[in-house]
Order: sequence, then C-alpha cells, then structure tokens
Amino acid sequence: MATRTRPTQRREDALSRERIVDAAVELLDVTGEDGLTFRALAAHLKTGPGAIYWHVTNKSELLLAATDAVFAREMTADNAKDTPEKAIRAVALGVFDAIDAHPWAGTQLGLAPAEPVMLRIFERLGRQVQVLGVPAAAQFTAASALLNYILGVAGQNAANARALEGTTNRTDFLETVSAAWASLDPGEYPFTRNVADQLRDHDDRVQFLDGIDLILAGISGLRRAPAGAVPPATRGRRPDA
Amino acid sequence: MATRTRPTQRREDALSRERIVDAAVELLDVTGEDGLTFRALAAHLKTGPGAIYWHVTNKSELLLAATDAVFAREMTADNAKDTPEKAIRAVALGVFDAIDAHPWAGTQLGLAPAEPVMLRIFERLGRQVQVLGVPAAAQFTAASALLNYILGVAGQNAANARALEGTTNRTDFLETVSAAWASLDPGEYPFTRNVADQLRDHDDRVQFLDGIDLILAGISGLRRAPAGAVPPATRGRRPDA
DNA sequence: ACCTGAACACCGTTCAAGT
DNA sequence: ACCTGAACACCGTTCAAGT
Repeated sequence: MATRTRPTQRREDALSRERIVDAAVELLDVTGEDGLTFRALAAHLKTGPGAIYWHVTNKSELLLAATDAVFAREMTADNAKDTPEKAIRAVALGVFDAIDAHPWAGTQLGLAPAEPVMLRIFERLGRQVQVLGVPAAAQFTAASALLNYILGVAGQNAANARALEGTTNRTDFLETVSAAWASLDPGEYPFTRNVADQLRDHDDRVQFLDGIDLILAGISGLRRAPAGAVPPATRGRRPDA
Repeated sequence: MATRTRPTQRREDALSRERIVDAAVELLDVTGEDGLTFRALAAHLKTGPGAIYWHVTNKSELLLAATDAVFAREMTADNAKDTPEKAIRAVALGVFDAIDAHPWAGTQLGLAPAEPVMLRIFERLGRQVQVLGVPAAAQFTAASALLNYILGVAGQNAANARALEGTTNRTDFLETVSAAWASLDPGEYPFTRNVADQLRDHDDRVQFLDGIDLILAGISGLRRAPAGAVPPATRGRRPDA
C-alpha cells in the first residue's frame, strides 16, 4: 500500500490525490451532489481547476474515490467473534450508517458496477453465508440477495435524504407521506392505504434490520445440516428394513 | 384519465407533453442517459429548446415522466388468477425486463423517492403479501424487503448495462469479471475468489428469481396459519391428555 | 514534475419577441 | 396559447505556458 516514510519535503499546501479526495468528500457532505464542481473544489484547494486533473482522471473517478474513502473509513468493524447472523447485521448496519452520514455515497453505491467498495461488502457477506452452512452452489445467490437488498435500501435512503434536504424535518416528512398514502384511491391502492399509518412511527433502521432478518430466515432454509446431524428430509422417516 | 374526443384540430406536428415524453424515451433508449438533452430533443421534435419548457417543468420532471411511461407500458400483466408467489415473481420479472430493455429507467427507479412508479410496484407486492397470510404488522416489512431487493437489482443491472454499452458482449464481460475475481488476493477475498467461476455461466434472470424465492421463503416464516389449519408449532406434537 | 488559468465545447434554463 | 431561438450562467475538460 502507501509507504509510510516520505522522503520528499511536503509543503503543507501541496496538492495530492489524498487531499483532493478528502476535500471532495467535505464538499459533497456540505453542499450535496450538485455542489461538487471542479471549480468549487479548486477554489477550496486554492488552485485552478486544471491542477486537479494532474492527480485525478476525471469527475467520475473522483466520485468513486470519494465513495471508496467514505466506506473504507466507516466500515472498519472487526466482527470475527460474532455469530454469522450478528456479523451480517453489523456489515449491513455499517453500510446503512455510512449512507445516513453521507447520502451522496448511497447514490454512488447504487450506481457503480462491481467496484472495490461493493466487492468488499460482498466478500464480508459471503464469508458469513459460508459460515452459516449454506451449500457452495447457493452461496452466491444468498450473498447477492443480501447485497442487492442493502443496495436497494441505500439508494432509497439517499433519495429520501435528498428529498428532505433542509426543507422539513423527518417527522413532518413521514407525516406528509403517510397522509398522502391514506388519501390514495381505495380501488387502486388498498394495500398502501392500509399501511399508511404504520409509516408515521416508522424507524428506517429497525425496518432495514427486519428486512435483513427476513432474508436470513430464507437463507437458513438453504442451510445444509452441520456434519453428523440428521438432514431434515430424512428426519422422522422410518427405515424400512 | 385523458379524454378520447379532442375538439381542437391537431396538426400532426403539434407539440404535446405526450409527444415530448415519447421522444425522450426514444432518445434515452438510443443514446443512453447522457444523450437526453433539451437541444437534441428539440432537434428531434423540430423546435427550439424553449418550446419544451412550455409542456414540461424541467429535466428531472421529464426523466420521471419517461420512467413512468416505460414502466406503465411494460407492467400491464394481470395476475389475479395466480398464486401469490407466482404473482410476486411476475411483478418482479416485469420490473426486471423493463430495466433490461431500458437501463436508464433502472437508474431512475433506484434514485427517485416514493414516486408513482414505485408506489405501483409496492402496492402490487403488498397485496400479494397480504394474500400470503402475513400478519398485518409484518406486511409492510415484507413488501419493503421485496421492493428494496428489486430496486437493488434494478440499479445494479442498469450499472452493468452502462458498463457494457457497446464495448464487449455479455459473455466476454462475465469472463473478464470472473478472471478478475479469480486473481484477487486470497487473504483478503477468499469468498469472492471461491465463487469466481460460478460467474461464468451465470444467468442474471435466474439469479434474480432465486433471490426473490429466498425472500419469499423468509416471508413464509411470518405467515399466520390460514383459518382452521393446524399451526406448525403444534403439528406432530402429541396431545398429553 | 507539477501547477496555472484562459479557452473550448458543451449544458439547463430563461425570456423577449413573435404568431 | 403556444412557439422561437438568442442569451445567460453555468459545467467538465484541455492545453499552452509557466515554475
């Protein structure tokens, strides 16, 4: 990785990929996705826009690097000692909280193809799926299901955060949506109308974890029995000899 | 909705919101997300860019309308006669196929907050969840889990489609990613390395449905027994009197 | 090797002016 | 009421010129 000793003398204000990415994260956090501009970033770093291009290929690479930085920073929990279920919940919550703190990163995560960030999440999930005793052929499916669910929530939370953005507070927002749902056409939206009032005292984080648990319950159905145990299909069947 | 009789004489080339949205969908399909430009759209419609603003508020509204149009068109299946599981799979596949045909719509779907398109999908899923016998308090969670999973896959597929975009064909693409995964650091990515070769002959559509089934399996654990049936916990237990 | 900042080729959006 | 298209205020990106 990066060397620890830096032989060159570094002026404090010297540009570097690292400083650029850090400044980009800051700008994104403060001003939102539209606030990241090469001009604004250059001003922040006290240079011209062209200088940034020496260290970074283009804007989408910069966005990817910023997303990477945020998740690397936020997801350092070591859960080697947890049960696999707990570890999976911890990984999921790590992603959830990172997006809560940096909504723009949620948008990016949902859009990027198999980039390093996502691969890291996939790996952590997959390892625990393996520990859970899911047979090899089904591990990919199980890990993907968890990842895709997490990515879906990520995008949704990012979108909601953008919809909120300074205008109203969370409670008022939920209240508004709940009221809107309650006044939908009963013929076309019976179900949504029905659950409208559940929206009012609704905790995103709890609901997110409930979804994870639902998928975990499904995954446990794939589980092969630990060595020596009686497989469920033969349990209770009478031997006929 | 729209009236069928139009008293005003309509010249064939007259502008209208409908024609604009249709042209936008066409442009998006052909040139991708970056291809939708007010200038290009205006040229396509043989007007100036300003004319479009008379019928449409701004670009994001136009994108939303285009997304709406695509999903409304693609998701008209009536599955009232199916089992709830089948109906849920049909809804999910409808979304999947719509995104396959219009990747840009997948990106939009993942980003938009609770807009009409998503609400329609949520409603369809929720109604079937209800039929499945999930208790009222858990219906929201179950429907949300399904929706978020679908949205996650939507975003991912859209991202992949964008990554492909003309360059290579699907098989080569999967081959490349598979090779990349296989050469990852075994210390850091043991799981991902392990499943690398499963990627080679991997069917997105099948995997998508497998994920749906996984969540459905989890949901069936929430199910309250239909009236009159023996609850699973007591089945096979011997009465002790 | 690294930085500067003017310049290029675009955008979305507005608006006076037309019909 | 609807359309036109020039003009405004931005973008990302490039590149000759500097150190």
